[in-house]
Amino acid sequence: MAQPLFRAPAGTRDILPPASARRRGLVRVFADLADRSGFSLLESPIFEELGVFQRLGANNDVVTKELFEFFDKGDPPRHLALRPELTAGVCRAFAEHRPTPPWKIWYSGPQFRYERPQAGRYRQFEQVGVETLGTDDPHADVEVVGLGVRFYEALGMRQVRLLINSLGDSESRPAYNAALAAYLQDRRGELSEQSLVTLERNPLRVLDSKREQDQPVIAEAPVMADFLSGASAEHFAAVRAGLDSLDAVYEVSPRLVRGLDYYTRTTFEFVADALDTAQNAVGGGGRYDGLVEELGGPPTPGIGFALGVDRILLACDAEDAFSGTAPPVEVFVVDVADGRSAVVLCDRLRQAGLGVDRAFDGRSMKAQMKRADRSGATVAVIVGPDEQAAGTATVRDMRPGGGQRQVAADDLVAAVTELLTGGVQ
RNA sequence: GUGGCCGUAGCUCAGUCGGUUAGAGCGCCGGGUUGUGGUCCCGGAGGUCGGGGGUUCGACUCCCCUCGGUCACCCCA
Repeated sequence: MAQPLFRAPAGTRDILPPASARRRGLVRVFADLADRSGFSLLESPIFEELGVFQRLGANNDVVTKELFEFFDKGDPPRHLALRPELTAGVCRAFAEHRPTPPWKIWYSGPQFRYERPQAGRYRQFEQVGVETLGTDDPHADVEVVGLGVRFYEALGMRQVRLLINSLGDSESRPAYNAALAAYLQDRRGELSEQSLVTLERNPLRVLDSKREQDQPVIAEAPVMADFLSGASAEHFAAVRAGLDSLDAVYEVSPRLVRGLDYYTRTTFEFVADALDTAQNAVGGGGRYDGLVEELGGPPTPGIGFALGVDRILLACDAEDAFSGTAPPVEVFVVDVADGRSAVVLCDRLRQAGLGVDRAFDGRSMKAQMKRADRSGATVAVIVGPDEQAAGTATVRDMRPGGGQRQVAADDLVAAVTELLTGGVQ
């Protein structure tokens, strides 16, 4: 074979079967959980006006360096961008439609960041998430964080750690920022070159450095907890108490900071210990009490999280969880007469609600039976010249030791159903 | 964006010091069983060795560039 003419662009990939089915299954688990918790699906555009994302923070790589931006054919052209995350779009939608709070929504879908690809880091990646807008009740925080905890549990993951912290409110945040910046300036001689650059732009982010050199400085840095206002401290305490009452295991991580600038008060992260790479954060979120207002809406508190589907699946592989779903094909129709029976029988069985597949190209019985086996079907329906002449079909139990018998075409659905529900014949 | 490593059939990999027609397992197709899968046996298709350039009598092998992947930083899910 020659070289393929095209391949998927860097950082993107085709999700082929059976991985695609497993992925869809994961999203379904999340959707069920969110639906049952009173969250409703929001489908927002995959691209937005650039300004929507610029509100995420001017000194943030996601917005400044990693955006896929483009102009449309309007006159004048609109400056648009593929969404690098989903919270901004949700807040834009809230500001635009003014739904009655609290507005609880969930979502799933692709997002785009122009980064150097790596395992668990793609230019097109998928997240599932929830947002609760219009309340700052700490119990809303508990509900959101708890939903995340239960989701990982539902997947059968055991090696996910929950880290939480409070970043304070508009009152306490500036004081902490100033203290942290002063401290870091004081010890700038010990910081790595890159951290010095980060220090100028966003002192908080220095705490996220992974370089060995920075660790001693980070370890002794002032912590937000000491700067929380009374209200913020109380809020944080209520969140922790709520998580305790759910028996949700968490670690207070006083130096946990989040990538996006809009976070206030409650912040949290889910870390997969089964992943021994740098990309081991499988989910994260927090409160963003100012974002809706930033986007021109009324002052509206909000909290939510986003969980990375790609990384979760990687982590599931690593700890052998959520292996996937059963094959949907229950019946395989084999036609070694002229093939016309298979057309009709497949339709009839499918209309009866069964999962049915078949072979094409008039292949040999052996070949078709092999296909039937590979399909995972429990039952094979066989039509040859004999059956066709007699108006019957042979129903074969494909399980080890299973037998077969001929039934009238009209009794086929009943016979197949009986086999599928009745166990080995 | 910076640096390291990797790139051989659809997949996972072997390929000696640069030396003739590049191999295996799995998968796929066909046959053994002219109506029966999962086991077994036989056979077959499938690769210009990621792409381009260079060194050399000769390159899968060495060098450069490039594309892709991967690891660390960065960023973050």
